[in-house]
Amino acid sequence: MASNDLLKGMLKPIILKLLLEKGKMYGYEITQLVKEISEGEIELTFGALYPILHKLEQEGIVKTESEVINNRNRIYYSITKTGNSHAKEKIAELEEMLKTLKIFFKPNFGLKYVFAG
Amino acid sequence: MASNDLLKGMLKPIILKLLLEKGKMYGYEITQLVKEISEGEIELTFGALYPILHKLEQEGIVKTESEVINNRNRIYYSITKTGNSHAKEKIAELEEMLKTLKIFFKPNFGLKYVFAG
DNA sequence: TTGACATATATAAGTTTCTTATATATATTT
DNA sequence: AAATATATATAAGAAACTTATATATGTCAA
Repeated sequence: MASNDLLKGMLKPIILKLLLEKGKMYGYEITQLVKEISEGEIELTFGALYPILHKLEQEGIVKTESEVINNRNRIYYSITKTGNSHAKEKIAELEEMLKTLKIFFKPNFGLKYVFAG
Repeated sequence: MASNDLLKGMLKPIILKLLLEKGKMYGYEITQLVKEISEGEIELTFGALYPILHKLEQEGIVKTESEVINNRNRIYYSITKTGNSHAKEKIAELEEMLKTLKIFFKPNFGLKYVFAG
């Protein structure tokens, strides 16, 4: 697995994207899905995940529902009505940034005019 | 301009990419080229740039040549012979990560099998 | 001639964000 | 009985930035 150095700041929008698509998810489920989608490339650790979820909840962007499944507690997270636009904005920003980053790996950096020297 | 939160860890490989392509560059030039390539989206500040360059030099990945142009000092940075493979590796890692990140924004996250519920 | 802006490098304090370690607890498999 | 999977959580520490500050020259406009 690659080191997660390249993901700083991207975990939050990724989590928001997953929640928006799936409707509701619990923490453990999020870590597993991230691993599956990324084919093992990205390991979202609990130490990174839970602080992000808690902060999103504090900010009113996500809300929680508790449920007991198989005698274990599960906390489902979902995007709130008021958090919806914020989430979409963060996701759009990440998508935009990915596009921008891609330019750096195009021949001649996608520049129209390149000096000979 | 987007906040640079989404760039943490990516600045180093981006700088290495520019140095590899251009052969040699000086600090100010790097900040300007990054701004140009990204169409103003990414502002590489000096506070971020110079510590990265100095560290790369310490590690022997880049070397410097000083030159006085228009009565101002310029410090050119270039990839060393021994730093070449390291630089290429870091760049490849970033390219790989960009591919992985892209999957999160595909319909159904690029997964082959998706549950109905 | 003075103020603003561009060119050029550099460091330090502070913040954010993640990693790593640790804690707790149940269920399932070997 | 031990290992692994499921499930949430916090705290200490490190890494990588941001923001502020310092220094100095060149150019252009008012």
